[in-house]
Amino acid sequence: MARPGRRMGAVGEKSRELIITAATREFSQHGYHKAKISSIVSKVGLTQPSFYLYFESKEAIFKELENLFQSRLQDLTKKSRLGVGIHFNELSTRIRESLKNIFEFFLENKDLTRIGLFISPESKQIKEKFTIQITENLLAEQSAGYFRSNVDMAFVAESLVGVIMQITESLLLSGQKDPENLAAQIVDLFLYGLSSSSEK
Amino acid sequence: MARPGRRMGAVGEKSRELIITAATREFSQHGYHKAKISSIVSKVGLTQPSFYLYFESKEAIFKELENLFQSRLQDLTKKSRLGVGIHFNELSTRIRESLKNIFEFFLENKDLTRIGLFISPESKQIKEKFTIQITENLLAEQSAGYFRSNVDMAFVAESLVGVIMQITESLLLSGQKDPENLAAQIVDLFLYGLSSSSEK
DNA sequence: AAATAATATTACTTTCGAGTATTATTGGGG
DNA sequence: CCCCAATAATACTCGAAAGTAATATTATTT
Repeated sequence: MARPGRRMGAVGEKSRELIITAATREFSQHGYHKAKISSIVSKVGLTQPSFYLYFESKEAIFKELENLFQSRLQDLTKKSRLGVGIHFNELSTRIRESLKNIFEFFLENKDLTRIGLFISPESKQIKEKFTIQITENLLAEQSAGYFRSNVDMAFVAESLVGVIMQITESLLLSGQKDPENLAAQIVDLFLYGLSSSSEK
Repeated sequence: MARPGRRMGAVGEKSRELIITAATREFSQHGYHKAKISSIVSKVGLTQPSFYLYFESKEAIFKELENLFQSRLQDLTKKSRLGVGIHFNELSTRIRESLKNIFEFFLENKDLTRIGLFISPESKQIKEKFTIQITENLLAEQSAGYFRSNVDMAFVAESLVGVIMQITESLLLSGQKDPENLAAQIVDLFLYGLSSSSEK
């Protein structure tokens, strides 16, 4: 087996970084199976066996990318827990900003996002954790009286995650709409619904 | 190349059907690439080359399953266009029923649904068509005054599709909730939102 | 500048599964 | 009951891509 554990000089660090970047692109464009190690490293000007100087296997580098995405997303979600004692009319602004941050992160890391959300077989688990975080946040806000009490917040969180995924795939990553705009529309829909009696 | 175009007796029809069923299972469980022709066909008690009596290639049978899913879904969506002159208080019931039908279809065809919605590389296009249908339905209902006018129905349709996908994956196919229940919760959320001023 | 560690290459093995050629068996219509 | 098409099996080919062995080159350290 390859031994990518040993110590590395400046040149190696650089190569490893370049491979990571190229691999992110490759996996994002072609999916796991059609992505070729040979094609990844050749983008960096290396030959195929050099790959195994830095990574155990194709699977190993893919997992590394999954983990990178997941940990960054988790940090972001944790930061967006609203503090106590927010004014009622601040609420929608705050939620909007949290959503905007998430969309901005996705947009700035398109390829990594595609991997984490759509390509990885772990995407289901990634979304589950994301959903749990959101549920917790929503429950806190519900018991603070910001939301009506006869709604199942676990269900709302699932829905919100579904909307985020779909909007990300179809409107954000394709460049049709910007984070600000999307965040505002989601908040409006989730807070007030479609009923014509909510007309402002 | 194989010649699966020639005519077929009763035995062949049966074998072809069995292979379709087994393939649906296999693709649903393992995804396209890890699915093996040998494994599909052995579930039916045949050997690998017999497969090519009935299908051109691995890709061909997969496409056949994609198309099957898509056409069934399309039929279902078309049927759920609401007729004119529905009473306001019937509205939520009718939407709920349409959603319930869709969820029931998904539940009765779990494996095919997994393929069409989550495994196929065409899933994006499948969802796009689905979204367009829904947008049309929603626009008709909006201009009939059922929904408030200052909401972008294309966006709502995208959101609804996102919710349907996510809920299907996490709550429906896993058997945690039933179609009726899910449909009701979605309608409630989309019509009235979370705002505590909509408390009933 | 010699020694040694790191980085890379060329040339290979291996595995695995799709698809084919050829031959055998079955079963239903005359 | 016999023939021919339909159905199936055995035994292959072929290609693609992952991963390895052995060796050469470059960078670094003392």
